[in-house]
Amino acid sequence: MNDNVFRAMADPTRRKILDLLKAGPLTAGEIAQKFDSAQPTISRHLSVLKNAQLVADERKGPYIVYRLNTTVVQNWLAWLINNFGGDIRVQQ
Amino acid sequence: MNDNVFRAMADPTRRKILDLLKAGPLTAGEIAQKFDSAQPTISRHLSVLKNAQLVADERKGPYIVYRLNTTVVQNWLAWLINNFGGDIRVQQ
DNA sequence: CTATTATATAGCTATTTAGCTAAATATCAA
DNA sequence: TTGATATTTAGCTAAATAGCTATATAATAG
Repeated sequence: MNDNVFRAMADPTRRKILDLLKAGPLTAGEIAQKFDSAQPTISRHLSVLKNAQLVADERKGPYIVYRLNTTVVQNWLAWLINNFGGDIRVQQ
Repeated sequence: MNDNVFRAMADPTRRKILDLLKAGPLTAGEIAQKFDSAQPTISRHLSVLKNAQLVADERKGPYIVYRLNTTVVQNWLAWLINNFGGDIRVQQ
């Protein structure tokens, strides 16, 4: 549910991963290179993001390409704005 | 920092507390009554929210009244929209 | 099939966190 | 001051989480 999104978002490394993916899809290896953590650590962060459906993955030969699931991100933001946004209104 | 807000928001009980406070300030006891958890458990949730500055507290005699800190909530939302909102734009 | 590369999973440890009960603190009435 | 009420803090346990290394799986080249 939404809860997975909140928990996924609670970690700064995962938010950084999402930030990287804003510029376009990246392979798991490319993502891991941007961090100091070990590759399996980043792999697990990716699986948390995937579980929250904030990212989608697709195998491309030996690589697994991750992309931002903008729909889920935007739905989450819309939910937040509706629930905590007060008088914030979004331009269509 | 922002990180405290994300972590505070990651718990469903705390989001529910914020939701209750949208309707107006409540005492710690009034908040605790709305939940099945023990009162000290809710007290600690309140302290997490306070630490993230999502709520403010003020003693009123024997009571401690909590209110939503709408400024911090809105700033957090604005940050989220700027960082993950894609084309979402907020009306001023 | 074998070796290599890319990635995930298993299994462990240390840290964090949520929950509880019991005890401490603060306010106030008498 | 004493007692009652409101709330927090301390101290504990159980569960979740992030990190690591080692191992397994998947794809592909030779």
